Amino acid sequence: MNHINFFEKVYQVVVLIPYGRVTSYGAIARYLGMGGSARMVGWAMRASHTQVGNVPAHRVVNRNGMLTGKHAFGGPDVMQQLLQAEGIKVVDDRIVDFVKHFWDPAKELER
DNA sequence: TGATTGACCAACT
DNA sequence: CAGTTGGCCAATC
Repeated sequence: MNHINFFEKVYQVVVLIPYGRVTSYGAIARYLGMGGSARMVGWAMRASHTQVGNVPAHRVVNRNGMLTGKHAFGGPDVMQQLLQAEGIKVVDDRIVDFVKHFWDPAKELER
C-alpha cells in the first residue's frame, strides 16, 4: 500500500533500534533486500538527521563498528557522546563489543 | 543529460 | 596484507 521510498524504509528500521543497541548499514540494506545498497542507507541517514531528527542515526555504524558518519552530526564527537550516553563504549571512533551491542533487524524483526 | 560522489561491503589482485 | 574494483541506488554538479 504505501509506495515507500528506500529512505522511508530505512527510517522505519532505524527508529525500531532499541536503546543501547546498534546496527550496520549493510544489515539494514540486506534486511530491505538491497544487499549492495548499503551506501544508500548512509545517504538516507545523513538526510534524515538534517530533515527530521527523530532518527537515532548515531545507532547506525559501518560493518566494523566504526563511527564513519560522526562528522555529519554537527560535530566529530557528537555521535560518540550520544552512544556513550546510551551505555555504549566508544574508543578510537569504534564501538567496544560491537557484536554484543549489534542489533540485526533481519534477526530481531525478521521472519 | 552524463558524470561524479556518497555515513558501505565484498571480492579480487 | 593492502590497495583496487565492482556493485547497489539516489542526489548533486
